[in-house]
Amino acid sequence: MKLAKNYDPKLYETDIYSLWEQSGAFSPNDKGRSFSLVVPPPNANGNLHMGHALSFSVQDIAARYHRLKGERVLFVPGADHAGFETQVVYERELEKQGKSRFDYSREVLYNKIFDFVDLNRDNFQTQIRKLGASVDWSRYAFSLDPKIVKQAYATFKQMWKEGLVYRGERLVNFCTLHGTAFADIEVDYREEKGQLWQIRYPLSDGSGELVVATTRPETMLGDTAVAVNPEDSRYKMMIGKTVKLPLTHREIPVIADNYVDVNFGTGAVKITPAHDPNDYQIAQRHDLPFVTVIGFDGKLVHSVPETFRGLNVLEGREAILKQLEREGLLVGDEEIIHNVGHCYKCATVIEPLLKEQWFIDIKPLADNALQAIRAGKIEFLPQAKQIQLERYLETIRDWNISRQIVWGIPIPAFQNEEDPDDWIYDERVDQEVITVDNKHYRRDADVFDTWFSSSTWPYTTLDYPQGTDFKEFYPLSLMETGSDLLYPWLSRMIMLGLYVTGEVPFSKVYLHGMITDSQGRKMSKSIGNVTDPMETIAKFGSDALRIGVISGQTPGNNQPYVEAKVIGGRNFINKLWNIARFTEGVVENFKQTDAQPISAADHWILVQYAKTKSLYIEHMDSYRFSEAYEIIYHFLWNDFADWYIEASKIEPNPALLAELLRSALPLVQPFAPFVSETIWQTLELSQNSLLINQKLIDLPSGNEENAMRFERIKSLVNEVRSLLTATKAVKVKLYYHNEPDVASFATVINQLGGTIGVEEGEAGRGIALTASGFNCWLDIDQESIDRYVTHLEELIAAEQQRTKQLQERLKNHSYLNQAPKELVEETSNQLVEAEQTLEKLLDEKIRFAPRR
RNA sequence: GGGCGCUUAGCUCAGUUGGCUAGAGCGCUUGCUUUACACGCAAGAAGUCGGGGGUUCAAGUCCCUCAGCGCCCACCA
Repeated sequence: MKLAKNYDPKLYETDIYSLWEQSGAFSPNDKGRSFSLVVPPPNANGNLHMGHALSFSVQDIAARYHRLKGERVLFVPGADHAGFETQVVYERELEKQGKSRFDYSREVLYNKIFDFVDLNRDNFQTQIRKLGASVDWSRYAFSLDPKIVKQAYATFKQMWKEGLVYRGERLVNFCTLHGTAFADIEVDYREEKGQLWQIRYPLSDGSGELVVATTRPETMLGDTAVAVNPEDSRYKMMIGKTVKLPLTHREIPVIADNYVDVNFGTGAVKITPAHDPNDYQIAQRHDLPFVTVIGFDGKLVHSVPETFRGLNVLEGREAILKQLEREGLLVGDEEIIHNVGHCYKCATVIEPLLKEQWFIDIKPLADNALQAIRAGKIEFLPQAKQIQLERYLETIRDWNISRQIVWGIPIPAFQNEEDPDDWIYDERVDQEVITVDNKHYRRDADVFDTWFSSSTWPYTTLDYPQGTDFKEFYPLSLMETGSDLLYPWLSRMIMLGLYVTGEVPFSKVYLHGMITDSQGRKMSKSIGNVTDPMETIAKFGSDALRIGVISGQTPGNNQPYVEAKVIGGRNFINKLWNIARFTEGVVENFKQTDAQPISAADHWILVQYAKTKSLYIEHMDSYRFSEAYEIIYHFLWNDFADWYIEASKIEPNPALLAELLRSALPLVQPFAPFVSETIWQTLELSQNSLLINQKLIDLPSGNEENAMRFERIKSLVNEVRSLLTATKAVKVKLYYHNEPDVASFATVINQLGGTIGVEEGEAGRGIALTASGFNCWLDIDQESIDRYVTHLEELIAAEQQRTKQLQERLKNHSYLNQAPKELVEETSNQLVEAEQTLEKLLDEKIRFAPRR
């Protein structure tokens, strides 16, 4: 035997992967339709998690399936520098050494992070290999590779030239700890308890006062107005007057704006345009000045009254409240639940701060994307995500692409040292100052938002615009990624792809849900509920992990990681291995490929194979991978192993057995690539080809009539087994009368049914078979017959109910008139069968009743 | 406040266009050293498909409604 007693994944997986890789099987072949997908590049800074295992599994199944169909498959791997994410990870490393990012110059820090990421490269790629991902390593892309950066620049330049990118002073979401701004989408809002303070703002003319309500008293130093609702009778007469802003010498106007909710707080809102997004908008409507009071370090700035200078936000708040109280201006406070934005990494409260940044004018891009999506140019799995994306694109706001970190792609923009409004595009980002037309320009210190460069991924990885890959494989056939990336990444790939290439970047999107722990909680290091896919592989093998995450999986839905599913996969792999071992023991020559069906079982299994194959293709083509897996699983385990192999022990047809194994392996291969290739190689099922290159195999078709004969024998065997178990009878003979098929399959029936003989006889003692439609009976002893009578009652009850149901359906005139003819016909056939069975059962009961 | 999901056996989930006597894996019960496999074989038990209403000859599947759970967006200072 070439196949070992047990399949131990560890012994084969690495070698099999090398075999694939070195053979060039991962690169597109030269014929066929093209099928392309690009891996959503994982962060280069860490390890793969369960979500990656799922994502790679889905992608790899698709890739392998399309190779199976004879298509030329392009499957591009890559990694993302993940700017902010990685810098945060690295800063933690520095912290361990007692250092911080401030200890290094920008260049030195960049290089240190680069080395840090580079060190992880092998680790990261090894993990992808362990997952069995059949990616083309020769096309591996890293988001800081020159070709990617070049295209990111080209995209930025084009937008600049066409006025889609602008520099503006806006409120940005700023983390004062990390010292960088974020996009709106990156802010983590949480519901929190807070306090709403009421503060008196006296009218300048001494005619009274306004009481404003605020959760952020410290920002009052930057107030430039107080707003009330124009319809609010309490304040109507104050509109247009001014108030004395406490703690300062400024006077600010009372303005009217519909934004103010009469019923919230006091109905009067202090307006701080430089520190609140809503106030910012009001300020624009009313042309109010902007007064900054909080700096990028999170401290009150120099221009505030001396007592408050340099205090951080919370200290400032305390100090201001105390001062107000002293002056009798603090009316009171109440508790309030409100949403507060936090840095998604360090939980620091995000400060809205005014900052000059690069923005993308998103409206035109979003409109294009919407048009394409509504025109159905991209198919979404699950479909509901399309609507979600449309909603998002309808309300999307301009995109801030500047980040104040070092780990990223420097923004290729320079500012005139003499004229702050004079910005030029230039790619000489390795220089701090450049001279153009005798003017000195200083490089923008910021880098791109990582999502900006990664949103060019579908076309940059394919070497847009001149590359052959781009010409032959763009748009991508499939983009598979997590549902959580729908807004931050997918939407932007679509917008940028359309903008730059004029085409949608991919024609199909498959969005997987999150893998949670067994209780449905997000896997997280702090909870300690993380399962490392590499550990699962070590324990159960890569194929088992793949089956475990893929079975029962549907797009869009979260799914818990359940080890039992992995175990189920492992068991199936073991089954497959043993099918192969049995076959190996029977087949002398795997090179012979002209198998023909002889027995009824042969015909039956060929019919089953044909059904399996067509259903499999149907599910695979629709990305219902879990269902396709179930199809092949049951074919191999139930049809092939449980029935065909057992039957073939009696009527062997080694040539066909070999062919069946050879034809089934390509179908399993997407789900269990390692074990199926191991079998293929070990048994040398094909002289000089790898299973990974094998196309779908057609087998001779089975004869329906013969297949049907076996199907009936199968149900006879089932009935015999069932009766033997119910009656607990042992050493039983089966008799038949005038049943040629039973006569010719006597050995099969005897062996599979567990009787001790199948013989011709006259009906007499024993119990008649009722369900399978043969004139047969089991010769059992009196004690067993008594047990059978009880069993009979149950069978009769069930059959009566069934008969009644069918009769009622056929009595219904509307059903007869309106349901499809075939269906009605089927129902009447079912009724005839049910009635026959019932009749036999009742006869049996009459025969045995006197004994009760 | 708005949007999108989910609720089907003990557990985790499938169920495509309405045709289902509602499936799978794991678990459970009973019996098996049947030599490819105990990571197995055989036979079983287990669900009023969240509640209510409707459309239809027919509803797990479509519509309405209620309840519970989850996610996302927007945010009242």
